[in-house]
Parts: sequence; structure tokens; C-alpha cells
Amino acid sequence: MLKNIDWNVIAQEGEARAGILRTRRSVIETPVFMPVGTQGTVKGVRYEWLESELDARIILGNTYHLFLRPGAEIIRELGGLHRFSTWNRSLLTDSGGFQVFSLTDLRKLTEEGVEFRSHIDGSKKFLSPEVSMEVQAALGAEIVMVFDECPPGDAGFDKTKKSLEMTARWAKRSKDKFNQLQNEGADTGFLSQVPSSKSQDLGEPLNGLETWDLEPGTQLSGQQALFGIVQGAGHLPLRRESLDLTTEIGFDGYAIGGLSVGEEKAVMYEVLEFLAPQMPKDAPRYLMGVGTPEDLIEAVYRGVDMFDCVMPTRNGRTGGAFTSRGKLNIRNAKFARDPEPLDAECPCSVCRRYSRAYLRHLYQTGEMLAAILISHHNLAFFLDLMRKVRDSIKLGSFSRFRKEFLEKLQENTEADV
RNA sequence: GCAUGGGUGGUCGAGCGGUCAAUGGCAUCGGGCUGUAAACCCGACGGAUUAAUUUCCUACGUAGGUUCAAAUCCUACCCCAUGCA
Repeated sequence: MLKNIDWNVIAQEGEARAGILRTRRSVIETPVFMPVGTQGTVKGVRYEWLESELDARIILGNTYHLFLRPGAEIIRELGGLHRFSTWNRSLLTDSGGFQVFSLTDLRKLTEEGVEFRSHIDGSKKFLSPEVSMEVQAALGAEIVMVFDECPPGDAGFDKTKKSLEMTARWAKRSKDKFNQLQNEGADTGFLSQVPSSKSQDLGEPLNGLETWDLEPGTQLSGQQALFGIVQGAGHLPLRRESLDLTTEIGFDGYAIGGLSVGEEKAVMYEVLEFLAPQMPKDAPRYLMGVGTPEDLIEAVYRGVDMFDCVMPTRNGRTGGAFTSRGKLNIRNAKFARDPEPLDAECPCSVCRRYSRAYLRHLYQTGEMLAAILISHHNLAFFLDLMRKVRDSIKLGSFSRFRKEFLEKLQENTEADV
């Protein structure tokens, strides 16, 4: 049997699942946090670090941004995003759907697609399920997303329903176009020979991950995988409707979109609690755009397997560090003479070497290294957190880990770091 | 010594009779960032006081003066820059 990706649960505790996701390019343990690399780079972090110390197995890219610059043709000409950027592990490309939502003043939305003005030069552009699939084939990521519409979190029932129904029609069009492109060989990341055991040379170490072997009788197709996206905002019946429409079409994985877009935090947890357990059990569940460390824990607890978020890199660039004792803002004067690392419990190379006082100095003087180092630490923190989450699920101690982790964050948010 | 220009809040710099505790930049302090239009955005920034866009105090080199009213006009002095002796 040929599969685009393979994913298996290896341990479960309540709704929380630990699994192994195999793409044509890397082995990914879930739950996983995927660093965001919108424009073909995880801002401020070299691939060397992502591959070695941070050991990220999969990162994101964005159709919208790469479509505008440098453009799909250039990337295709240079062999796809993997070869263009030199990132050899897995990629997941977002479809541009989220931008359709966030560029609200620059767009014109129709059944066919979205006409919008480039935020770069104001020129008129058009994105649709078909165009998005073409761009994503040129990029050649392991996982590509359907082109969806993401309504605001506070959108009313009728508006949300209309939106999700269009997203479902777009999902069908995405899949049709996706299949066509795969058949035409448009996918630049295609591998005619996918490694089927750990003995295959993947170009970099597997970092202790022992198994690459697939279930007997299963083989990877070498093609891209396509994920559908469930919308419906905070309306549970609509979430159910969207889920049905999406699973009916059938995808390699299922994403939850439209959360953390301005709604109350309780709404997100409620939606996850309702939705995740109803999603297909044999496919990865991806919560798009989330979130804070607490959010990750809470979402895993409710059955989510994959995450991405700009938070570690964006906050890192703007002076915000995540620690086991809560968030800290390196700009604060109280760190001017603080010889301690960002997080005394963090084993990352930044925490092993640099003090808060030095990082604050770098930030205050406008040195780019501040952004680089804090981004690095934040990613290390997020990835390490997910490692602990996985380990505890495998050991059956996740619910205790969750409790202790959240208590610790809480404790110190109050006490001040 | 003479001539000209100038001395403004942490700093640079606008204001040149009332609406000035004084535009703006920088610095400083604080907050925010959840499928990245973000190395970004927002707020505070003389002191005290109030329920308040309240009231008071101290401030535009120093000392006087003119005026109902002065950072703004006049006089003297001090200091700085440039030019000429």
C-alpha cells in the first residue's frame, strides 16, 4: 500500500497521543512543534542550529509570501524549496488561506478565490485553491494545506457557516488540483525512492530516533501529503459540520483552523475538547497557529498532535523569552545586573553560556544577536517541552506532567520571575 | 577687545508676548505580540496632588525690568561658537 505519509500512535494517555510521523524526508515524533519559516527561513535561526542542537524535524513555509517573493517560478527553477533553501528535512507549507483572512483590507473574496493587493508593492494578485496547489507543488513540501478561508473568531453563526462551506468546496478543489499536479509530476520534492529503513542515508543524523521502518506492507509514495482544514470558529455544531465535510473528501491529515484568532481562550479549549476526539484516530491532528506553552499542553491533553506558531521567534525577536517559570521581557531594567541565564533549567546553548544581563545589553543596544539568541532559546524551550510531553505520554505520566508544568508557570507568573 | 550667532526639560532640537509643563527625534521606563504586511506595535516620560482634561509647586543661562500676562520684549552680567583685531 502506498501512502503519502505514515503516522502511528505508539502510546496514548487519555486523549493525548504520542506517535511517529514518517514523511518522505524525515521521521517526526508527535506531538510536535513546527517552527515557522514563513519566507523560507525560520527568522533569526540558521538551519545548522535547527538540524543539530534544536533538532527540528519539520518546519513551515508560506505559500502567500513565497508566491509574492521570490515567486513560484524562481523556486521551481532552483529545484523547489528544499534545494533552494538547503533544508532537507520535512516542510509543511501553509496555503495562504490565513493571509486571506489577515489581509482583510486588501482583498476581494469570491467563490473562485481571492483577489488581493500585494503588501509589498500594492500590485494586484490572485490566489485560489488551484493557484495555491500549483505554488505548493513548486515549493515541494512534504505536507501541503488546502486553501481555506479563516473567519474571525467572533464571526456570527451564519457567516461562519457560509465560510466553512466555501472552505469545504475549496478543499475539494484543492484535492482535485493536488492529485492532478502529482500525476503531472509538478511536485519538486518528489522522491522516487523513499528510504524505508534507518540504514538509509538521510543526509543528517536521526538523533537517536531508532525506527524508520514502516508497518509491513506499507510504502511511502514519495509524493506530497495533503491536509484538510476544519473551520467553524467557536460554534460546535459548525465544527461538526466542517469536520464531516472535510473527512468526506478525505485527507492525509486534518487541521483545526480558526482558533486563537481573537476568541476567548476558554472557547479554544472547548472547541478542542469537542472536536479532537471526533477527528479520525488514524491521522495526525494539526492545530494551526497555536500557541503558548500552556496552549500546547492543553491541546495535547485534548488530542492534538501537531502545532506551529510564530510566538517563539516573534517574541524572541522583540525581547520576550519563554521559560519554565513563565515569560520574561529581557528589556526590563531588573535584568541589567542579572548574571543568571534566561532559564536556569534550560539546557540550550544560549542558556549554558549567556546571562540575562548580557542579552539585555544586546537588546538595548539594538544588536541583532539579541533577537537571534532569544529566538534560539525560545525554540529550544518549545521543542524541549514537546520532547517532555512525548516522553511523559510514553511513560503514562502526562497528566501529572501537565499539572506540574502548569502549576510552575502559574506560580512564577504571580511571583514575578 | 570688537562683530555676529547662540544658551530650552536625560539628550538633540522646535517654539520667539497669552491657548506652554513647552512640538518632534533619540535615550529611558513599561506593556503587547498565537497557520509572521511584525529586528515590530502601543503607552508613559519635571515633581506632587485629585473622582477629574483637578489643583499646586518648580522650570526655558543668571539677575533685574516692561506688561494684566514673558521661554518669547528690554538692560546688565556669565558662558559657548565663528569671524576680525
